[in-house]
Order: sequence, then structure tokens, then C-alpha cells
Amino acid sequence: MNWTDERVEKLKKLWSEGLSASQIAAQLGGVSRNAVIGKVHRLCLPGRAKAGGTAAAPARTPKRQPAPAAARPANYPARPTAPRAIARPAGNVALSEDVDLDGLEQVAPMPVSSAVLPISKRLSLTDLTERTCKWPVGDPMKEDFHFCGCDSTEGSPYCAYHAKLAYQPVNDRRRAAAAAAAAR
DNA sequence: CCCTGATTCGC
DNA sequence: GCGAATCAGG
Repeated sequence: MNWTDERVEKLKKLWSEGLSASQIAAQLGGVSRNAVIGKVHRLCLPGRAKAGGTAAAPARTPKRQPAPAAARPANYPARPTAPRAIARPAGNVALSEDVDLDGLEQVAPMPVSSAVLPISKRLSLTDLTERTCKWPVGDPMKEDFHFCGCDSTEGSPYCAYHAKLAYQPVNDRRRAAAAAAAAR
């Protein structure tokens, strides 16, 4: 991917807005966060000062001995930083009663028993990663819309609480399976 | 571990 | 100039 004027401009904008390098890389697409950071430096854009992130590196001179360069197993060229920030179809976000659920079961009626409602981190779309809860909160058309953002342990798109909301079984077939397994 | 930015240096 | 590898820190 080339650093076209447009892309550079967008980079500058997002960087000045305080987005992290990885987030910017995700938005630009086709570049790694390293590429973004490298470009930022080349452009002599102001670093993150000492803002929380990482303080200025003093006088580090590791000289780095390894650097076999060719040691890289040539994974695959441009790592698009993973399919981060999954675009969710609007219909999926809505969850309104007027959505045609067809064969799907109606959501929510259950007590859901335990599972404590987590405190939403109120993440925006671009803040989502592969391990943050992507449960939408609020009206997508309104300003306060955000995502849960809690830990989504185990590759699930949702946190424990929202996973229960999302995957409420029609009936507990696990018991039957477990019973069958135990009977063997 | 996850993440952040910073730096080096082969290309 | 580019960016992966690496470092350093939260």
C-alpha cells in the first residue's frame, strides 16, 4: 500500500485526534501499526509526549545483534492487522421488535439467572478488537451509541453476560448430551 | 497476555 | 522511504 497524499492526510488527522497507531492502521487498512508509527516518525509528527502511553525512550542502544532478517518465515506479506473492527450489519444491531426473526427465537424473555450485568466500557466501533464484547448498546443513530467492550474471553464476540443474551438455548440440550455421555 | 509508542536497520 | 523486528513500558 502506498502512502498517498490522502492516506497521509488521514493519518495526520487520526493521529492528531489521539487514535492509537493500531486503530489508525485498522482504519487505513493494508498497513500494520508499525507502518503507521514509522510513518508518523518520518513525518516528524509530534509523538504522544508523555501522555500515559509510553514515556520518551531515554538513550537506548541495543545495537540489536540478531537481525537475521531472512529469519522471518515469510508468513504472508501485509498483515492487515486482522479483521479487526468487524462491520456489523445494521439489521443485526437494531434488535428491534420489528426485525424479522424468521426461524430465530425471540430474545430476552429468560431470567438469564446469574450473570451480572457488566459495566460497559462504552467503546466506539474502532475501539473494538477480537477480544472485546461487541454487544451494541443504545441507538446506532444517536450519539451515545457504543459497544459493551468488556472482555469477550474465548474468542466469543461477546462478554459472558451478553453471550448469554445472544445464545440463549431453546432448551437445554446440553443436559441431554451430558446424560447420554454419562450413560455410556 | 493484552496493549501502547520508539527505535533500529535491511530492504 | 518503508516497515518488520525489536525494545520498553503500562
